[in-house]
Amino acid sequence: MVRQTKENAEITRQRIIDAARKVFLSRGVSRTSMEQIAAEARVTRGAVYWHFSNKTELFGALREQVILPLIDRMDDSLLIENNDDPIGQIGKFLSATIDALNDSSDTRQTFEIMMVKCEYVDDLSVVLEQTLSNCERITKKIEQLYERAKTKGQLKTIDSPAILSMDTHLFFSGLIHLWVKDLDHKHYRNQAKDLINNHINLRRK
Amino acid sequence: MVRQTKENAEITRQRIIDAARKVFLSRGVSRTSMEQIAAEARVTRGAVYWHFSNKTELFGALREQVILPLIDRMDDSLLIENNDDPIGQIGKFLSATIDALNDSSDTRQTFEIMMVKCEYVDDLSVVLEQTLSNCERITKKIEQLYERAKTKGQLKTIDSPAILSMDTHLFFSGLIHLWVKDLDHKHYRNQAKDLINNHINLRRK
DNA sequence: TTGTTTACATACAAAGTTGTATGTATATTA
DNA sequence: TAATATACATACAACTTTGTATGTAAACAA
Repeated sequence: MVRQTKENAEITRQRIIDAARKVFLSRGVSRTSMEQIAAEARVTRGAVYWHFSNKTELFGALREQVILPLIDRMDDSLLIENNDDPIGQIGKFLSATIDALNDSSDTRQTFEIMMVKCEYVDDLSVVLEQTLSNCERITKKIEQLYERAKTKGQLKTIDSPAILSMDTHLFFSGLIHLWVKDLDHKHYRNQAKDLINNHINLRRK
Repeated sequence: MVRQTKENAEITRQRIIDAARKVFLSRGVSRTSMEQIAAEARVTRGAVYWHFSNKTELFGALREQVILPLIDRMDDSLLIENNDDPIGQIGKFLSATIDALNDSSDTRQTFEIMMVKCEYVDDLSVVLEQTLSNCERITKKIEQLYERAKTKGQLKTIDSPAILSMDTHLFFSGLIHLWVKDLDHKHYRNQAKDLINNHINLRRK
């Protein structure tokens, strides 16, 4: 059989993405060849090149499958107009992201690839910029929530919402990094929620 | 001239390391060939292979030149038995690391390579483990400092020193990451000290 | 039912990369 | 001062990887 149904073609495409994720994770993005991905997906390089024009495009598809839903989820949990407890809302947003990592191994693996199995140079450097600008968006939304908390007199500290949101972003960034790298669940994966609560409660009056 | 003096040989070795740092930074570790490094250092691959058996060893030398002094410096600043102000000592340690990044472009570039231009697979995965275990050491020392601060009644919160030190480590880890990636100095590089002070003061009674 | 497009597989050419083997002139040593 | 080890440069063989070009049988459209 040479030509597949549209449905089967889509399945093949997804098999290639899954194979790429697996091989990227074990061998790193740069050291992975299209041949290795094809072999893992039990197709030939012909199939891979038909669906994706090169490795960068394949990496992009792999990433978007995980990142786009996650961004939507983040936006949702940050946009809720829960005027009662803006600080708690920040905490819920952080927890929701950890939940997303806990719930989906694809998400975990993709994060691990993006953080320690990938070099952000040439065509991939734009991916890093996207990630950073997305972080900026989140930081600004968190700043608004801290602003609301301040006007409601819920903050313990006198720090500006800008500084507080940067601090929370630093905490969050560090947490995601350490969480992903904590493969044996010894240090951060099992304490993530406690650490989030601690971080939040330090700011609550 | 074919054979150089010992002194000149050492200069050549350093030139190769410097060249590798430059090329790693612009093209990523995996995509960099020995030939490219040699060209940048204005020697041939023969010289590179004479000084380093392969790219991993070269990367290791490049890393150690920056990391080992930094670890020493960290240990020094954390080991001072300054019983008066353990919390301030933590802050000073964090600031000292930022200073090290500000003071040395080699350090900055090496950090950038290790964080976004490098894939931790195969022989390099041990480097990531070393980094993580070093982080663990630092976290434990910070925990001891928080312990001392607690017994001296200097802490504002009721959180355990263990949680506090993990939180500080998360903050620190996030700060280093964002600092290094903040190439245009727009967000974190110029506010690092403020963020550190804020982090510390949140904990001080 | 026939033509056309699709979804791949196969084949090929070109270039890059690695490690090593060998050459060689000069430091260094004894 | 002769022998040897050093600090490279040059040359070579083997392998990998890439993109594309071509082949092909089946799905789909008309």
